[in-house]
Amino acid sequence: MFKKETEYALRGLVYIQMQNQTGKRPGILEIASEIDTPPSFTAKILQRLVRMGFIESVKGKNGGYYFDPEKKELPLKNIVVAIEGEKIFTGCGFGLKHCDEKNPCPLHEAYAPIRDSIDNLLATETIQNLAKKDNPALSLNRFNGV
Amino acid sequence: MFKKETEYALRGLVYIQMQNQTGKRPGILEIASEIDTPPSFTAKILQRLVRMGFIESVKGKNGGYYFDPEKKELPLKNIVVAIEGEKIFTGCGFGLKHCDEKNPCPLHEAYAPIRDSIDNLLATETIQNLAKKDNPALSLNRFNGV
DNA sequence: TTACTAGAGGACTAAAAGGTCTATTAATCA
DNA sequence: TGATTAATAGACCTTTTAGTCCTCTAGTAA
Repeated sequence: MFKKETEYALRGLVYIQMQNQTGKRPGILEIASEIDTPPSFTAKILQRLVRMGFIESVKGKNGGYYFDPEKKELPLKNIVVAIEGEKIFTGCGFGLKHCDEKNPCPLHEAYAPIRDSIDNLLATETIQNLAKKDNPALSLNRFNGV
Repeated sequence: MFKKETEYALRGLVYIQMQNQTGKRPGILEIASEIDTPPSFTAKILQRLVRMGFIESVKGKNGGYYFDPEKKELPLKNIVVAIEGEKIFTGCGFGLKHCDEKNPCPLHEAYAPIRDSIDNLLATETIQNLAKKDNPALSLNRFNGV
């Protein structure tokens, strides 16, 4: 569905928000360990998210990543688009360049509603929203020797 | 959504079936040109499909690719699974290894129905079915200097 | 039975995705 | 101020995906 980079970004952001809610600012090692991703790669991804303005960071002791509480909730779609671009929401399931409403490819009618519901899901769900839910699967990682 | 290999395979197969319906067995150069894909790469992909038993081929003059008319209709899912494996139908939208009904990740409930409808679409639609539809988008390729 | 045509096979190259490592910079605190 | 801590930056490496090219083999037809 998504690239690894996008997956790790989403998982990392949800974890950061979860920690922020309890007044903490997690660092990379903690984040990578909890969401079960390669630390250096995760660091690189979070750095990009900082540069793009999705999250903030502080260096030094007690440093770490956090969301600016002033900002609005962050829809998953924003992250996905920032990392992967729009193709996933506009592209044709068949990979045809000239497929659209006027020149639908054989899969068009069948795939369009699916693509739209993905679009809708990602535009509606936010990092903050996901962070509010209990998520056993997220924290499970640490117990499975993955 | 899919890898290039899968896309090209699907497009190629639909084109082959369309030609078979009019009593023809298209060759690689024709196929690649019509579906707008790199000829050598397309050849390699079709060869694999032949080896896997999805289509037949004959060499020499008037050779080309064709479907065994004895065989049943071919669901898109079979091709996708043969090329990409099952992950797309079973994987978690969030990329978590331990996400399932019992340990749902934050996205699980929302994503599951989408994944299921993709599964259902690909299991239901067949190459033969798609080949029956008019598809301007498929043949359009040749007119756009793509 | 030779000449031609067209698929088969595999070695090779290119680019993108995924991931590591090390040196640097900035914050904190003793 | 200096030691320590943790993010930053970017060069580098590996794997996978995408794609090319050349030789070989098998049919077809004259």
